[in-house]
Amino acid sequence: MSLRYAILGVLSSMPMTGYDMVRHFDESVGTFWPSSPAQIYQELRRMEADGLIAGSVAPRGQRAEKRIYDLTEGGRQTFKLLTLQPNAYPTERDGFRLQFCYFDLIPNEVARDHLDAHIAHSKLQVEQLRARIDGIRNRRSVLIQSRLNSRPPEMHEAILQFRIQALEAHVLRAQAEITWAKRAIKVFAHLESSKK
Amino acid sequence: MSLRYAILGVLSSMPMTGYDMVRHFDESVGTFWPSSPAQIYQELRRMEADGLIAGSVAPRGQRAEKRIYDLTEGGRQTFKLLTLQPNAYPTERDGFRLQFCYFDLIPNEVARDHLDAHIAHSKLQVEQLRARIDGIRNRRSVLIQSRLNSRPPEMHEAILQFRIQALEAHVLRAQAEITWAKRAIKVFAHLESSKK
DNA sequence: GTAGTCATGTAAGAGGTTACATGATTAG
DNA sequence: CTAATCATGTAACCTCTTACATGACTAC
Repeated sequence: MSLRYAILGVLSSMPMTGYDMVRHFDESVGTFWPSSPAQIYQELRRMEADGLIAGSVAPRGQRAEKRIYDLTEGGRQTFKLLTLQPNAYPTERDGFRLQFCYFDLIPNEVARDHLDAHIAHSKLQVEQLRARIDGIRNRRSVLIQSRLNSRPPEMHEAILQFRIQALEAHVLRAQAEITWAKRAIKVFAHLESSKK
Repeated sequence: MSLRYAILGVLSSMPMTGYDMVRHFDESVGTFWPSSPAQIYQELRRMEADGLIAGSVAPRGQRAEKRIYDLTEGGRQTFKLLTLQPNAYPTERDGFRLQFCYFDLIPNEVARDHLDAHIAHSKLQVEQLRARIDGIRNRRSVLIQSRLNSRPPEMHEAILQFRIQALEAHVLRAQAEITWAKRAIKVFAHLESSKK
């Protein structure tokens, strides 16, 4: 149900076509709710059928057309309601940690490689997140600009801060992963040496 | 594909029926890969069809029967191979953070409530994780005992440590969440006061 | 004319959730 | 005999992933 929420979020910044949505998705809500063109187009159709959004057909060149979607009043209300509603935490899966439980079955060097890869993965995440935080601070992205333009200037800093803090949360998480992985490596180096 | 891995992991400790699997699931691999009876029974059937596990029919009382599943040689190999393989990080979704991005649309008190709930949620997680770590240290759980019994004593500490460190990872994550949420509350209290 | 972009989809399948269904066995 | 436990499923539905399909428009 939350792809729907993500799409409502994007359209609450500005109206756009499905194609635009696809293009802007990754660099906006996609950080927290990744999706694909196939799913986005489908969901847009369903949301229109449900009256949350309305598409107006606009000409494109001579013969072709495009559908520009915008929130309906009901869509806007639904979006606000969903934001007021407390979050329902879904069950989370962690394939890496599941695998980690059985690292006693594999050679120590391989286990070490896996942990190194985990650290590399987390460092990459931090980098990417920092780049996006920078993008928000400097108001690159048409979506953010459009959102700010529709709200009074005294709210701008708060709006930006919500985005930034959301990304900072993931930075903190990634850093916790790095801290943990390094500690795990030490723990097992110690076990290994005391065994011999 | 990783429910399959989780089931291989459980059966690598000891053979058991689907019913036993369901009972032990939550308190073992379920922490990292939650599942349901419906899914577990289905997957067991599929895995047997694929030759990863073999079920032997055992009598139960007078008329009834039960299937006791055990790893086949192929299943054991597959399990080890999957453990050797580097982890493929799937795309992650974070509904709470997605919602958080739009907290500028709701009253400050509601946003504050949401963050408080997030802290409460994380604190509960830490408690539950600590209880499970304690359970492993004290070797409650037939599964752990059985696993240890099948391996040489000098490996016992390492086996336990892999489980404990996996859980510790989630403890660190939950603590990072608490730290973040408290910081976010402060940031927005400050924004609120500077606005007036 | 042709390559890249704009624009919109369909179809198959994997995995997960929820709810319901069934019957034997054991302990009191 | 009755309730709890043991034991095993089926069915509908939703979401997500992957791969493929189609055609118009624009800049060169």
